[in-house]
Amino acid sequence: MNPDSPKGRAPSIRDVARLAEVSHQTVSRVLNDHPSIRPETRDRVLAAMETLQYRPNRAARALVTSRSHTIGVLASTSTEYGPATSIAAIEDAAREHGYYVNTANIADASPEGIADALEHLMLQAIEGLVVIAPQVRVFEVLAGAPVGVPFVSLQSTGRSDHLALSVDQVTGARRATQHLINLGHREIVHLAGPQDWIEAEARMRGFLDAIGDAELDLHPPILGDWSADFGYFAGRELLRHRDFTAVFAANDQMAIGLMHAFRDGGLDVPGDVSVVGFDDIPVAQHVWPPLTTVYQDYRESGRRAVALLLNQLHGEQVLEVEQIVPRLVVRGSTAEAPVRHPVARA
Amino acid sequence: MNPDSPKGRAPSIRDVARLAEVSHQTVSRVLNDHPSIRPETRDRVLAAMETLQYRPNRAARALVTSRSHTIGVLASTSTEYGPATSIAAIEDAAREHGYYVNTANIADASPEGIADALEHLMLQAIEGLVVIAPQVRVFEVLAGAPVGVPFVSLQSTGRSDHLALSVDQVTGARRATQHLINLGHREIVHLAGPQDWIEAEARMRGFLDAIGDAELDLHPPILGDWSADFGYFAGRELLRHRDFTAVFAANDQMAIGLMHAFRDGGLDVPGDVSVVGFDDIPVAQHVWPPLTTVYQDYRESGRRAVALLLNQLHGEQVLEVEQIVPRLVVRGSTAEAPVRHPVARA
DNA sequence: GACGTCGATGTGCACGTTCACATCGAAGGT
DNA sequence: ACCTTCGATGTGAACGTGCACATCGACGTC
Repeated sequence: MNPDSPKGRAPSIRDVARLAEVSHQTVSRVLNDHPSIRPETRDRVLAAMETLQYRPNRAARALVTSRSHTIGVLASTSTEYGPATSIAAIEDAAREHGYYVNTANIADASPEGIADALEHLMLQAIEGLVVIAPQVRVFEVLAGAPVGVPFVSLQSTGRSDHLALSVDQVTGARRATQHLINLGHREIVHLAGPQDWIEAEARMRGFLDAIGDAELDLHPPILGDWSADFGYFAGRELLRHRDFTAVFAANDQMAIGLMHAFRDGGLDVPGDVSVVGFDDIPVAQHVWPPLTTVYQDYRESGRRAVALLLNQLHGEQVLEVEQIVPRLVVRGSTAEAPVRHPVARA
Repeated sequence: MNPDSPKGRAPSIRDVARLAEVSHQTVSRVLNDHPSIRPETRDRVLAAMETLQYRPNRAARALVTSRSHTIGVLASTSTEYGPATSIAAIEDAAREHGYYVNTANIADASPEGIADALEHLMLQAIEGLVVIAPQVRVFEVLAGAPVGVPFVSLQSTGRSDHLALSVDQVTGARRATQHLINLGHREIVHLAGPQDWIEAEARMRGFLDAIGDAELDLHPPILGDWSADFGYFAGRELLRHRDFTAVFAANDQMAIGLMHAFRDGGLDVPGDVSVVGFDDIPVAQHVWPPLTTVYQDYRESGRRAVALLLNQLHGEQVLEVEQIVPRLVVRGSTAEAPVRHPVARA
């Protein structure tokens, strides 16, 4: 339909050049903000682009510069509140810097599933990688099959082959536990996340540290799967013994399921049992009782991950990241330990 | 390090060809599963690829075929449970078909924000688009600046310029409302979503339909923003009049906030007021009381959207999609209407 | 006024892949 | 035994862009 682009194909810089009566190279310079272009020429070129509805061909550009302007995100449970929020923030930040984001979800936790997702990203020729799927195994796979691009982990892994944000989960968990101890609780159970998750392991560590510092007896932690359903299930199990006065759950969903089970079992939260969660998901303050939890800024994590990665990509000095320490948010699900052990009431 | 790839660049098909002692074209044929290749030759080529750690260059391929193998996702609140789940499903399904997914989040609801996100995707040369940000305005922008690629909406829009999944939100909302009516409720309030959202509007319609059918008085709906915080706020407002016995909230988060406010105000759910939500988010069954809601399969929606889009891309006959009708899930937050009006109790 | 400098622009090639067409030998029909 | 057909492979060009280098005129310097 447009006489200036004879073929059916999209207009190229050469078509623009012809219309603006310059060389294709001049058009290229306009595109790349080259300094020595006469304003008049630039305007003519821009006008021609407008007329032809020209759009640069990203593939051609990527081919010649061998830069894809794409960063990969390797996620495992992008459905959960935390990861979803971080991913959204990563996308926003990346777009702001002219980058594209390609996400691959790890289907199952198997090495094959991880390798598949990674392979998908590598075929895409990503320039950098953000790992937001913090199973330990993911880093083993990454170490085994080096990706060849800089990558950043959203969790501190203790490894040195990549950068990691320092969201200090350990301290967060420690504070949550400490809060319970300060309230007089002595029998505290930890409902942990899957221990092959970096985050779950860190939260467990914080819990153990606090228990150790206070020289309390250690109840064997329960290993969960992050889901509210599991929290409910774990709560039913715990009800059979009732040898505790507080539970620290590794995330809010499990905490909510837990409270559900306790209510069903006739235990009052926080009267008989205190419960602390982790994450501060948006509904946490609206459930009953409002959940005491640890707030973590997932958006900020996502933003920082991108900043860190782009810094590294552009060869700039990698800024030292200050630790993000999650904040304890005290609400209604925690109270002073009951004077008598709840088992006495049962 | 590798003597076969003299330069520092990644190996190309020509490098592979040299090593396998064939022409570059033969290598290309192996890559594209061309039928007439002698098995022996194919093996030699594959071995060479393995040795060189060859990876096809996507940019070069995209350049010559003018096919990016990328589909775009235009999302607005990718953080919410529903969209996040659908996006994850879209990515999985796309990957399964060898496609890449590029997501752009709409920063704000302004036409500029929408256009920005869209422009970002267009620069990426996407082959198709899934719209999961169902504000009415998005479709206006899309109609104004035609994208030039087929696109699919996750919500029925009633427009004919694109395909849309038929998740029958209207029927879902109608059933939720009908459920309340069946329980004897006559004074039902709708806590709606933002009316520039397709989904919110459909749920509102379902609500109005049911109220109209039963010839009940219409309480003016409250327009919310999907958040639990708003639900709480709306609940506080509603408490000032108490001229209702049931609320149908347009999503679960608002329903949960609402129940929080009612509890604070001394109203019992479901004794004094029944509450119904929409979406069946994972915690819905674990809050107190367990939330009666409408289940919607977001993963399935995502999968179908991809199937629909790819069908269209490959020029195949576009299959008629059967309607997905969301399912009412009755739990503890609804009960028979109180014999006396709650206002009398206050 | 000859010469170097520099701003503004043009020319040709390279990037890695696929496509259209060419080549070559073996199998098969008459 | 000759021609056709087809399987297996090779050759050269093209895709749209950016880079290195060339060109050309204007300006200032000695």
